[in-house]
Amino acid sequence: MASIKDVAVEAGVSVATVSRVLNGHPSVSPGARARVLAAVEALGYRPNAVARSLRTDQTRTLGLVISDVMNPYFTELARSVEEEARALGYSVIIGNADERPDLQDHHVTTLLDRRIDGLLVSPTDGGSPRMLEAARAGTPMVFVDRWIPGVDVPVVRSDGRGAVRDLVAHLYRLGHRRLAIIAGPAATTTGRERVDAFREALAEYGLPLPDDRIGQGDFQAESGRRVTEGFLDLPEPPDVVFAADNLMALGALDAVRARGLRVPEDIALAAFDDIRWFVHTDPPVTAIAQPTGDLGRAAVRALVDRIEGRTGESVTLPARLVVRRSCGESPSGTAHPPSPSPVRRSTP
Amino acid sequence: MASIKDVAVEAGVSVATVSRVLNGHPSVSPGARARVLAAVEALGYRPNAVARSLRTDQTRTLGLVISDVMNPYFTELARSVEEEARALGYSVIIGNADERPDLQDHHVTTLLDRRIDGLLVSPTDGGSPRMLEAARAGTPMVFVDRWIPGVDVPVVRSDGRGAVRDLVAHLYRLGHRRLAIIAGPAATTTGRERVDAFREALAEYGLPLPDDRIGQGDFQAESGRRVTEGFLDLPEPPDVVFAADNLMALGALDAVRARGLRVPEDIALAAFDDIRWFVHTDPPVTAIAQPTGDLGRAAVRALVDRIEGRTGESVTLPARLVVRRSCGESPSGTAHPPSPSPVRRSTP
DNA sequence: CCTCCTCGTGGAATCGATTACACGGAGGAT
DNA sequence: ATCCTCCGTGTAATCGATTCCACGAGGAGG
Repeated sequence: MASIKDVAVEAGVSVATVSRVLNGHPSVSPGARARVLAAVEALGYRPNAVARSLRTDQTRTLGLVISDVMNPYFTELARSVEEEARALGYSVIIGNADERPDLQDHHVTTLLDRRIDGLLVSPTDGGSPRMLEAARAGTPMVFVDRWIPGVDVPVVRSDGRGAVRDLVAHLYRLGHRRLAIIAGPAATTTGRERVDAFREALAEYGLPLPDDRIGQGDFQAESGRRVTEGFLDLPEPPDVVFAADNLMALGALDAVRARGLRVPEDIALAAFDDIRWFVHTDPPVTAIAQPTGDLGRAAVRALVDRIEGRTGESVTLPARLVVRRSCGESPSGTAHPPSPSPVRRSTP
Repeated sequence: MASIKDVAVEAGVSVATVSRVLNGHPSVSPGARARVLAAVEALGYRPNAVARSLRTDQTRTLGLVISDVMNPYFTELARSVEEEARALGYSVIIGNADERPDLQDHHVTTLLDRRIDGLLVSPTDGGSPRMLEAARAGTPMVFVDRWIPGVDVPVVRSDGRGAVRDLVAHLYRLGHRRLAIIAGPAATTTGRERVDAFREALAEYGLPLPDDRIGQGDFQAESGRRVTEGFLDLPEPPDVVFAADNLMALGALDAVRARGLRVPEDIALAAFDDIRWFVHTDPPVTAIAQPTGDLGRAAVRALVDRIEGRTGESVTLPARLVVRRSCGESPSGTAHPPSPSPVRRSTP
């Protein structure tokens, strides 16, 4: 592959001049510029990004470590991240942690070894050593969706409190009183937060949330199935199961179906994270939708701000309730979220 | 960040010795080795992959250019590719082309600029200039799923002919006679092949496939909706719609539902590419399943073979029919594919 | 006419690794 | 005792870019 030296020879100038032309420096004569451009064209020359990175100490590359590529929520996030990064002149390297801390560490290490300019992370568990180290060492970093408390890194996430409250109101109005939740891993912030928000909302309606109606999942479909089976085995099974992510909701659907029960007649179902497929499931699933695309874009902007010396602040965007059929038909027949007041947070 | 020079100073040896220890060269005394390792530990040193790549002219990185990340088929492929690559000591950089030739070219260029060791491509259209150029220039390359005829590059794909024949047999047995297909872009091999296979299978049963029952889609949901609406507007709408990928099937489902029609009672539906969500849609969708994981792994092995100087052959794996409810209930009540003979290709 | 800038250009150092080559010392063979 | 090997180690070239510095030419100003 042709190098800058070949171009210099072909154009009859020095490598310095070639480099200046390529980087748009002002002090190059029109004649030299033309000859260099012609040589570049003739040789099909493309600058070696590896060499350039070594010299300039920047790769114009962002690392994105997500918890699970097979989760539509994260692929949508990844897509918007790549889009915004591209618009800003950066590439993105995605690392899939598969909800495994060791894999997350592997990817963080690899990414750091490649000297990416900044890191976007949705941490799988409380804190993998390499990541904390990188954060402390001052690697530009931003957390998306999930974060690690006590680490001084901007967080771009969405706040589901309002939407969860709307959901509980919706369920209450439909007559459901025994509510259960499939929680995410306690080590993740989203795992804890969603349970907390749910519990608080229940408290507002004077509804209890006993321990046997809090199932421990791991954000994967299989755990949703297992937990739901536990719920169904209870002496008094719940009226509703709320899954803290879309994959566990899928598992729950499986478990319910395996018993020959129907949603929502026998048991209702709701999920955190809205995805296209929920429109097409049987029945369509009521879910809490995050503004995923906005989240990804905001995260990239915050990270690039940090990289380029600007501040790069945390961002919190509201989630909203999307009512479908999986919790039962709205008595009024309308499908609007039943927020008592027109709170901006939950309904536009 | 600490460099090899710092480690050398700390350990009281030369950089050459440090490098030798790090690369497991035999001629290093145990004492020196111990001191180097201690220094590495003390400084938290990690080799700079950029510098190493510049010198050795290899990045131990594979590029993967896929047509659409939001398509579960491709995310599963990406996942298995990354897994196998990791096992072989390579990293993967994913480029999402979004079915757009210009984006595909952008990613190929970026990947090549980064001097990836090899390229895995599922081309969006007949041939983007940069890619063809790279193939001609001898960049190790392997096509996955789709390919470009006439380009001398190994292809790892799955053959759906047998499964499509099984599907048509299944439909015939259920009494369907007016079959329609939503095709993929004619510029892609999978787009053409699936139509051809379908037409051939229909011919075996003496069924016609008039032009107005071949709709032109682009592998995206929206096109599936549009084409299906066209079908429903026909004086004699088809009994069955076969979508050449899962996203277009989703669009078809939307269109059918928007008219207040039911699947499979009013019109049956089948899809190429089986994904988890098809189990949960209303109704569950009959689909042709590719061995996606095997495809990804085989592609990586073929590519790494090429990179490391071995041959790296093309691979074709059979797809198989997965019968669900979207084409109607099997008269016999069983859910087995109706292959007349126990062909290995379609039923295990 | 001399001096001083400015402009375009090239030489060479540099980034952080790998590796060919040289060299000194220890040990074995004669 | 001498010579030859081998082993461990260091010096320096190298990969392909960027960029500081110096230099010569030409124009402006005194």
